[in-house]
Amino acid sequence: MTIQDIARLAGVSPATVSGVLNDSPLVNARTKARILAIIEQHKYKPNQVARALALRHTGIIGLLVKDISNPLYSKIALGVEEICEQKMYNVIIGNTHKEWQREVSYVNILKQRRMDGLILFPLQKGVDLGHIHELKKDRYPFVLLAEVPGIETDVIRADDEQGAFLATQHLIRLGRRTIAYITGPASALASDRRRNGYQAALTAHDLLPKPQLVWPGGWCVEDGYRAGMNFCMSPGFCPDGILCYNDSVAIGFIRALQERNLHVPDDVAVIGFDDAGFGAYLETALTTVAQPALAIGQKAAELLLERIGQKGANEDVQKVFLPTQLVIRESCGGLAKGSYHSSMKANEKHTEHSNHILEVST
Amino acid sequence: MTIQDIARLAGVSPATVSGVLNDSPLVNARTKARILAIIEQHKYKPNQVARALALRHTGIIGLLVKDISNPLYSKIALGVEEICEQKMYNVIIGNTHKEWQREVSYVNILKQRRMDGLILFPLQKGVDLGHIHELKKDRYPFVLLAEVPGIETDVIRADDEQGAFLATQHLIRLGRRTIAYITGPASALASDRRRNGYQAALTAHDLLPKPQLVWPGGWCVEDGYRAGMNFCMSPGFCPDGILCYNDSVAIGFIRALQERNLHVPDDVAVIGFDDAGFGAYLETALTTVAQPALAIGQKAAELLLERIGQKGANEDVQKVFLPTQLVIRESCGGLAKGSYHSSMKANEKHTEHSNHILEVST
DNA sequence: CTGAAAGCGCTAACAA
DNA sequence: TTGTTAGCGCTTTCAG
Repeated sequence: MTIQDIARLAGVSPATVSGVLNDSPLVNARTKARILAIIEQHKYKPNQVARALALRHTGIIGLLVKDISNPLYSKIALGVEEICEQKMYNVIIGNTHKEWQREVSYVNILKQRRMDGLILFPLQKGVDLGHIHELKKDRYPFVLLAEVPGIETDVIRADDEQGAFLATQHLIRLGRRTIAYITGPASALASDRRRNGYQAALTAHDLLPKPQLVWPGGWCVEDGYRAGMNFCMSPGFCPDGILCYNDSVAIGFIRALQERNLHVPDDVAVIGFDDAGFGAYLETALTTVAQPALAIGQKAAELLLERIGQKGANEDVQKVFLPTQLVIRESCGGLAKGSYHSSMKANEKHTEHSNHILEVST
Repeated sequence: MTIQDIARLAGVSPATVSGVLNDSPLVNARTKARILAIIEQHKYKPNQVARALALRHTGIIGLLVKDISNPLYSKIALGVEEICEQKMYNVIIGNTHKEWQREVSYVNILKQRRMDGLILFPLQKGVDLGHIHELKKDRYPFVLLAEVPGIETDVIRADDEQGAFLATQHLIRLGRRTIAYITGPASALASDRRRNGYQAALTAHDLLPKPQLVWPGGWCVEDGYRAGMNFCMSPGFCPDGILCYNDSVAIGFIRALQERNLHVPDDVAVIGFDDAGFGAYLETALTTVAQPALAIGQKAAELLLERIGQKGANEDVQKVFLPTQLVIRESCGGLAKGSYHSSMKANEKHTEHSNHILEVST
């Protein structure tokens, strides 16, 4: 069933049918109604592939993340989808698995498929950025979810410095004085920014940032556990507050502390970053800095759609750093422990959608 | 840059270029090499939209789930993507948010976009299944991730009964005698199957299934918490083992038990279902039944691609119920507590990719 | 082995 | 207001 068939059935030309499909004001109301009836009756649905070819745009955007099973990214994806749905766009998601090769090949595939634009979380350090440069050169609409060195483009991300500042300040206000920062992986620019925020907060409160208090961590629970075991072992350090690169590291770190008979938060307060996961449901619920994941996705999609609209005309690069939010739970003290109900309430208030991660099967 | 341009540049016809693009054996090796060089030099990439129109297939499949930020679904998506990548297919993911309206509209959109096939996790109870019927009638290739009443089609899912049987048996072998089942939401067919498995295990071990021991739960942590509070309150029940519909419910339930000063696993053993989340990292790591999420995605994609290949010819419906696996951690006893390292090891062994959920930001 | 021609299903000038 | 015509960029018989 094609537009031709409908035209024949209605005794008009395909162009007229096309007119009603795209509700052009030119077509007579009566014929329009008649054609609509026939379309309805035959359940005719236009072929979007043909349409895309004629129109030279597909109405699909590509979203490239490292791993959609990471709750942070899936929430971003939700935000992207939400905006795109309103604007009648569809989203195609690709997982790069942190592999450069996949990232490049995905970008190429999506270009060949004539996606109208791309949102991507790129590899940042120590890789060839040719594909990003090329997007820029071709004026292909795209927005990044993380900066890439040496390329000026649209970027939407959380304000890591502000978040780490908030977290560190929280620890200081709680009376902690020896505060450590457990870093992320070396490749993460975000970890550097969080360290900066951490140090800025220390300085702002007349505490001296000591390099020994910055300890290498990583991105997963195991990394945090390892860091926790090593850190505690080194003699001479007795931190009473720990800011971790992210929640996973914090959880691993806490576990290590427990194994060493250190109590959280009494002996040492621990704070995470992201709040994309399940920190709220640990026995000692994790205090953390919530990334506005949904908003990042929405904003990125909005900006991209805008860029698509202006067809590479506009030159002004937009960099948006969305504010994070402190989510106070139990791992730093300052909240009655065991008050599960109020803790859950507090959590709900701060982190919209934060429970989605817990909706497992049905 | 189109195929025409390349043809002109090479002094051949578009048909010949098309030949080398699809490496037809008909075209001469020398001309092929020459054309290839020109293609390379100009970085020409064929327009897949045009190709799709001519070929009448897009090389894209649609995946519809309730919520991609649910780790179970994102792992399934990973499996789907993995297979599709091998076969040069792309995947477009849609979130239905458990809303019938969205499910229907997504199905229509994806059909109009001429997706070559669909994988969907449909709403199962109390909704109009017209769109599924229509897919079936149109011989549109699709596979479901959950049965839908009254329609015989391909289904790939976990073997819920077997899983619940395994779990219940585990509790029994650990010496538990009063075992309760906390159900999922009323709309979940899977919950009924898990109850069946639970009852079968009881019967198989000469324990009498008592209706009072089947207690309404739900799908999220809050539901489990609520169930835990209510259940404990009812006089006359002293279960020493609890099988929960899923991990989230189990976590909420455990929390409730703790608030009522019941110890897990000493007083009561608790076991979850899915293992898609973070149960491994709780203070009392959660024993659970792992769904083979990745395998479900892979199998579904393989079957779908096969169906696409046979163009609606084959009639035999395939129903595949993949076996689940018991993941023994701490919440039922039977594993030394505090042995974090070995617990993590054990977990790795059982649940491939299970840590992905913990990779938050970089 | 290569090229000419028709067509995939839709849109967009331009005529009528 | 509607129809005619000419593409969009690729594939595919069918001649040569």
